[in-house]
Amino acid sequence: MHDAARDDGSLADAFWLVARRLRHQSREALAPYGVSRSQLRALDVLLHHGALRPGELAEHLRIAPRSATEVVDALEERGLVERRPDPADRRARQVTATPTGAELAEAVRATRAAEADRVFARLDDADRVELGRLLRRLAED
Amino acid sequence: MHDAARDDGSLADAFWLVARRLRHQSREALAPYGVSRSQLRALDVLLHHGALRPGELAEHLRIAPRSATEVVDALEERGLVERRPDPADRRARQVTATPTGAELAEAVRATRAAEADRVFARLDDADRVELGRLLRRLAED
DNA sequence: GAAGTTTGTTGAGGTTACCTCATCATGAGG
DNA sequence: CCTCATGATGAGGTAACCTCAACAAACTTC
Repeated sequence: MHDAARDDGSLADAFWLVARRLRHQSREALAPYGVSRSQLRALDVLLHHGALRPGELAEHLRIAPRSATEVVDALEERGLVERRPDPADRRARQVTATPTGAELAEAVRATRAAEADRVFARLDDADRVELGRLLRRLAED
Repeated sequence: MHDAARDDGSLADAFWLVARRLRHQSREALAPYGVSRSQLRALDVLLHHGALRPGELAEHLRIAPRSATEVVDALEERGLVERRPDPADRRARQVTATPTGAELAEAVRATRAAEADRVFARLDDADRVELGRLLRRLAED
């Protein structure tokens, strides 16, 4: 038997080392496009779901509504999304990706595929599948 | 064959979901002790290596020297580490954990072991070992 | 149909964990 | 000794979050 506490400790440590690496890599990859990781995530959600209210976007992203406002602000400033009044509720607004936004997301997707996420590329196909399985189990509700 | 780009995308997504969960969990676990995750990490390094200069600590933590100063500031304020002049170099200082710091780290370790890192506890032993292997490979230099 | 409650968004301001660049002392080499 | 490198830190910045409060519009209930 091995020491479970030390195992957990080093699991977490290893995890955060990978996180740091991933953060740096993806910041670099995204820099030329002028969007951050969280902005791209939001843009992807919007492209996938069509128009969403800020609050709904927040749910999808699992962040506070106020934080979604912020991300939308940033994307709107870059012309990647638009805010419109929600016809069904005058308190609410609808956020949609602009054509520019869609193009940018597509371009980023292409680059990323080409680079094949340098960090994860260290693993072979089988290990990537395995990692995906484990991570998804950890991420489950 | 499946689509490598989508795989990488969802790998990263799953990874960040887990990261968020881990961050929340460990923030909660650490809150009663009044230290943050990064402070604890620094404290652990100091306990493991004995006296270190801020710059050396930074290397171990893989952060900028300036950021190590910050972590040390926080730990010193809480009485968990001490700064002393380095006898060999009057520009440098040595940082060591205080007895209080050692006690706190020990207490946290105990709590963490008891909780068995709730996030990783979803996996059985074999899967944890596997995850450790994959993460360490991703974290390698 | 007025009053009270809830909901949707956003302003204000805070936190954590980083960063770079400038400053100032000290140390080391020619 | 004079220059250059190095160690720590001040100043100030960033990303991605957060909470709390304000305000409008919508729903509920009488």
